[in-house]
Amino acid sequence: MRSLILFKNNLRYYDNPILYYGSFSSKVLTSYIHDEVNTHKKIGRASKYWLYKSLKSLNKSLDNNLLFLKGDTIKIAENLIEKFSINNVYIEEPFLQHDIKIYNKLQKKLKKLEVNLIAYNCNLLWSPESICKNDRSPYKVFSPFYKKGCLLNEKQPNKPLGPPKLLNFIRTENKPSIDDLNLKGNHPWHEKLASYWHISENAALDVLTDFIKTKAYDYKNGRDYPCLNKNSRLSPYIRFGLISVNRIWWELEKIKQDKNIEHYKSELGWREFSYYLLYHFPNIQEENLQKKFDAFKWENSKTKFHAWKTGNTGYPIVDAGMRELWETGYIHNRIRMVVASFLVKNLLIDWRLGEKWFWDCLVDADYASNVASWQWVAGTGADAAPYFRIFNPMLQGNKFDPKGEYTLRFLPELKDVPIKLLQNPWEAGMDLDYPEPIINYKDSREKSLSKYSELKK
DNA sequence: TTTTGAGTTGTTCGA
DNA sequence: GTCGAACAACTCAAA
Repeated sequence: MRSLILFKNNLRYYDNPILYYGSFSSKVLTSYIHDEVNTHKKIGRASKYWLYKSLKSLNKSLDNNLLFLKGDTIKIAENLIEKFSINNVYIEEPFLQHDIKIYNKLQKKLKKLEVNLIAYNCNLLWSPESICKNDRSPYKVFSPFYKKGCLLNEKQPNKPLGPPKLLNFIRTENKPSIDDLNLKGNHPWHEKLASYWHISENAALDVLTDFIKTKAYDYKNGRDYPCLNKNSRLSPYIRFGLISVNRIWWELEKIKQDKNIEHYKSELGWREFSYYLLYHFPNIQEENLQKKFDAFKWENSKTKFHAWKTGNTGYPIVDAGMRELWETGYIHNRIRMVVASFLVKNLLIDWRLGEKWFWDCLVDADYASNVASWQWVAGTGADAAPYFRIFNPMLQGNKFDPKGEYTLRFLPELKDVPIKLLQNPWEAGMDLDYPEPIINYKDSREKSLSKYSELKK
């Protein structure tokens, strides 16, 4: 048997079902196809860098036998099948609409060629189609989805698999270089990212080990404070499958359970919920899940949006977050909520614009989590935050960054502002190299509340 | 079919 | 300074 193994979002050697089961074939061809034809959403700039490094890491694990190709997955697969007399194609089971479309097309094609298409779930702890309410319809609220649909599911997440069997690679001539994929770009940003992240499968495991050893038992409370560094920071590794969620899940099952561990697991549950929602309601990629929000008139001010993107709103905790994003490709979880709430509720800018900016800048930009979380903040999604929940940037900054360490790390120009006024520096009466607030918080809050409450009519 | 209780992360106001 | 209520009603999930 000669098998083609197609990597996509799970760029790892260990616990990778398509590689593991594919390795039982007598000959294998391993390939990554960078497909910008069959997608509605090209990968963002920060993710591109992460992808590049991940592919390098995977290629190394595969003794330099990963074939890098660019173009239409269907056509390329067809060519490879013919050229290398392939009998089986191993592919990651698709859960997103555009991946399902590719899968269906490929399946049709392969049937004609009498080639087997074999798919394994590499991405999720629980398959979205397997979870439903008693009346067979999909959940729309997180808690029952997670408690009943996941934790009480008779099927537990798969146990992690070991490494593949000894791989007998099909030799290829004139193997294209990874640089032909054009992922690296020449953006100076990429060099910055390199200084913040170690990107490889080994690094992912180190991050998990360190999390369990030094952070996990302080997670529930510590996760809210950007300076305490109690978050796992595993998200970009999970996004590109440098580590499997199954591996994480079962490593956590091995240790003593408490509220912290349970809380972390529920965060993995939120990722599942996001994929679940996109699976059952594919339109929410672009459209409000709650239709009544289609009537909402976003203001979408270009200048305010620009100020938000560049971290120049005049609200320190918001600007620190946006500058952290631009500097490191990441934002701490709590600060993400603060900046997102500020964009949507205070600046009255469409969540889709925020989603796009995050998509471009986050190294962990995830097809499902990004959209679902933006809809949650905006109040347009499933089980969404109520419309009157508007984060107050001064309050949030003072509460969760009481010493200002996080704020000052990204806004050193505020270092002389008294700590009590750090989150409202305009009251310090100092001549600062820092913008005045672009809006009045109190006014914008009231405006937002009245605008949102109009929707009820 | 009807009923009941609950729903990630907040803020403000007034006692 | 602390605390509870109001913010708004609706939809969801399950009994």
